[in-house]
Amino acid sequence: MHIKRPEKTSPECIPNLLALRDSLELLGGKWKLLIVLHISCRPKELQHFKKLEKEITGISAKMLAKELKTLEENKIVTRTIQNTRPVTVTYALTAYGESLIPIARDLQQWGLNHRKIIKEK
Amino acid sequence: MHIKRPEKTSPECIPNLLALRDSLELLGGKWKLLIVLHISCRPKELQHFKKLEKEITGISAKMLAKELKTLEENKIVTRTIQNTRPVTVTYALTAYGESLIPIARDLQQWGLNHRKIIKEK
DNA sequence: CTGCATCCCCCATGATACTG
DNA sequence: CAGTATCATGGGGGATGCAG
Repeated sequence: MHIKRPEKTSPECIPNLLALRDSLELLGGKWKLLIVLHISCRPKELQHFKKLEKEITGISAKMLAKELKTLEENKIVTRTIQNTRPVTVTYALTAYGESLIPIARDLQQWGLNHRKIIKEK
Repeated sequence: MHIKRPEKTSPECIPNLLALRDSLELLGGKWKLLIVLHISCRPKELQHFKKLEKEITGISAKMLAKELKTLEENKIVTRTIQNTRPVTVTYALTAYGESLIPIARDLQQWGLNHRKIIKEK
């Protein structure tokens, strides 16, 4: 794949890296993009907390709650309390949150390819 | 062909999320994508260790060395020892490493936009 | 069931000193 | 200058209990 690279040092190049820092600060952990893609996988189903916890192998309930809270504060998911007994909570991607799907899929694809690259060593 | 499976079993969506885990495990930290974009910013210049350390605000030499080592092991950067006195070391993106640039740029762009979104709160 | 508080442990990271 | 080894430490994250 040929990537076009800038001919000269762009003045805005370095400063704008701050934006990448912002992204990485929010999304750079192990879980958030994984959660986003998990929710997006089954758009038609209600994404119960418990179901997410079971499906995302290795995450603890505490972590999941914390990550979902952060995602909610950043307008990426919505949190809905269902009127069941006992209470359940469902999560969904916002329209804005869906803007992360292409990025997550690119990373997913990259990871798929990377596994091959590394195995060829 | 597509085989219909009973009940809630998803298509290949969930299993493939393992690839996203791989990517996040390697790239999910605070620094690696930032380093990649830093190096890509000035393709014509030699990327000395010391220069990277100064430009990437907040990173310690120890961290930078560790991250660069991991990137090298994953074929994303090359490490070149220069015959100077005292010895200096330069880093460059591999052709493969350049495949991360579009992803990093997307994240950067997303971060730029996200700052606006959140401020509108 | 969901999510928070508390306790606690361990690892990632910083600081420092040292080698090549 | 680049990188490693050692030591100290703060906070991330697990386990548990409890409240709503």
